[in-house]
Amino acid sequence: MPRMNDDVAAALDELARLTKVDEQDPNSFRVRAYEKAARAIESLSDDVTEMSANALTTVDGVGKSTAAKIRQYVDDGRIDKLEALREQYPPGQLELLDVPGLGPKMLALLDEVLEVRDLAGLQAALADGRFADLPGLGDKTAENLAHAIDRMHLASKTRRRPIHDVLPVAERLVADLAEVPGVEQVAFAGSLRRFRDTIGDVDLLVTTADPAPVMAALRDHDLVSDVVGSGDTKTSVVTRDGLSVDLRVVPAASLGAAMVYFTGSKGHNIALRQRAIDRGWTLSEYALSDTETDEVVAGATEQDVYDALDLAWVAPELREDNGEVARAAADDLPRLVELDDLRGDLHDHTDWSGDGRNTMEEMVAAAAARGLDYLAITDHAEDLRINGIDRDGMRRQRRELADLEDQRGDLRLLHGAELNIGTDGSVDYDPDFLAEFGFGVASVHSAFTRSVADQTARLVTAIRNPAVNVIGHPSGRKLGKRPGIEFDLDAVIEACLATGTALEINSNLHRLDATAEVVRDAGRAGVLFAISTDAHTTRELDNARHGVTQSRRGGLPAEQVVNTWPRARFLDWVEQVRSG
DNA sequence: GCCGTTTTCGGCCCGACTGTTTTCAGTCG
Repeated sequence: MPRMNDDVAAALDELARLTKVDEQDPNSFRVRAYEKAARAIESLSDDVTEMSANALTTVDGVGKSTAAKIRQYVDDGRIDKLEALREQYPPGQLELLDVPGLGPKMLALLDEVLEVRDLAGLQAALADGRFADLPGLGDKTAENLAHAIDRMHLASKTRRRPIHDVLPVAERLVADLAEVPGVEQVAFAGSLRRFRDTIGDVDLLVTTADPAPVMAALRDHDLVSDVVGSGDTKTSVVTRDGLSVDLRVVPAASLGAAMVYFTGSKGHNIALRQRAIDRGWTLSEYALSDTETDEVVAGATEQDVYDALDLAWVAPELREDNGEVARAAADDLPRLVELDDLRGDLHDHTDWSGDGRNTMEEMVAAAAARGLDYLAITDHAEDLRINGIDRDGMRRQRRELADLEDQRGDLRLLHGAELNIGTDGSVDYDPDFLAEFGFGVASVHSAFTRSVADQTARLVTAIRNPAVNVIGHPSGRKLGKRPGIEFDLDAVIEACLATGTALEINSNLHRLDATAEVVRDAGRAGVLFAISTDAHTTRELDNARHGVTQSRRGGLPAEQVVNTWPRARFLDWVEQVRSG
C-alpha cells in the first residue's frame, strides 16, 4: 500500500533482472531471492520507511543482505550493487532481454563474440548471418528471433494489461473451445483466475482424449493472429491485439494438479512443493506423487491435492504466498463471499440522472430477477452539474420509488443518492435535505492529485457525515487509465470503525475499488464493506460477480459485507449509521 | 541470497518446447 514499498519492490526487481544477466542464469538462487523479496515488500502492509533493518529481516524472504539494501534505498535513494550493475549493463543491452526467446546466455554470447549490445546490433547480426554462425545456434533460431522482434510491439512479455481487456477474451476462448468435439473440460488459470488487476497472459487448461482438434481450433481461432509454438500438449498463440494465450492439454486425472500448477502464484506453488517434499512426495502439473515409487497420491481435483498436503483448499484469489498456506495449514482461512450470499445492491443508477440508461422500473425488475431482496437507487446528486438531480427531482423520484415498492411488494427499495465528495470532504445539499434520504453513497469524482494529507482529511470528513452509509469506489482509480487518490488507510479505518460507515467494493471491472490491499487491511481491522455494482444499465447488475471475486482477493470474511445480511439486520445498520 | 521439527551448510520446483545437440542447452512459465 505505501508507495515507497512499491519503489523498493521495483528496485529489487531491477536488481533481480540485472543479476540474472550478470550470472547468466535465469534460475540463479540470488535472482530468485531478490524476486521473492520484491513480492514480499510489495504485499507488506507496513511502510518500509518506518522499519529498521532488523524489523525487515522478520519479513519472510528478506534476510540480512536484502534488508541492508532496502535500508540504503530508503535512506539514500540508491543501492550500491544496483548502481554498479547499471553501470556494467547499459539499458540498450537489457532491452535485448525483452526479445522473446532471448535469455541471459545468448545475451552474454552476443556481447562476447559479436560485441552486440543493443537491438539494432542484433538485427544487423541476424541479417548478415553472423548470429546463425554462433556456437549452438543456427538459421532457425535467427529466423525465430527476427520474427519475435517484428512482433515485439504487439506482445511484450513485460507488458501487462488491465483485467477488463483480458477477461472477456478468455471467457470467449473458453466457451468456443468447449464446443470442440472430444473436449471434456476447459478452464482458465493463471493470474486471471487469481483475479489480479493486470494480466500478463492467459493460461487455458483442457482435458480431452484427443488434443489435436482443440490445438487446431485455437491456432485457427478468429481472435488469433500468430502461433508461437504448438506441440502435443501445449500451444502458444498471440491474439490480434497482442495478448499471449497458452493452452495446455492434460489428462482428466491430472486436472486438479494442473489447475493448482497453472493458477500459481509461483510463490504459492513453491510453498506447496515444499510441503510435498517434506512428505516424501513431488508435486508437478500432472500429480502429487511419491518420489520413490512414483505412485500417485492426488491429482484429479484441487481439493484432493490440498487434502493430501494437510491443507484446507485455498481460494485461487488468495494464492499469492502472503501467508495463506500457513492459514490453510491451521484451518484458519476466512469464510469468503459467494455470489449467492448477496441479498442487495447498494449503488445503482437510473435514467433519472444523465448517465443511467434504464428506467427505475427496469432496474428494480432486473434486481428482482436476480433474486435480490433489497436495492438502493443512488443517482448522482446536484453537485455533479453534468448529470446530477436537483432537489425537486430527488423528491419526485423518492415518491415514485415508494409507489413502486408498494405496487411490487417484494423488494425493499431504499431511496439514496451518490453524493459527490468535494475537495474539503463536504457533499451535496444541506444536512436537513440529506436527512430525507433513506441511504447515502459518497464518492470522489474529481481532484485526484491532492496531497495524501488532503485526501485523507477529505475522506474522513465524508465518512463522519451521518448521511453517508458507504464510501463509493474509495480510490477513484480506473485500471490502465488513472491511479486513484492516495490516502492514509489507518485514518480511514479508524473513522469507519467509529461511525460504522462501510467501504464499497465497486464491481465494475474498470474500477475494482476498493483495491485488494485496502480490502485486506481494512477487513482485518474489522471495517464493514458493501459489494455494489454501480450499475448504469440492467446488464451491469451481472457485474456483482466481479465485486464478489474482488472481496475474495482481499480475503474478506462474508460476515463483514453488509449486503449479505438479512433485510432486518441490514436496515438496522443503515439507520444506525444515519443516526450518527 | 534465504533458511532450519533432520540442517548455521547445503540445499533451493518442475516440465514443455525448440533447435541444435545425437543426449542436451536455453528459454519460458
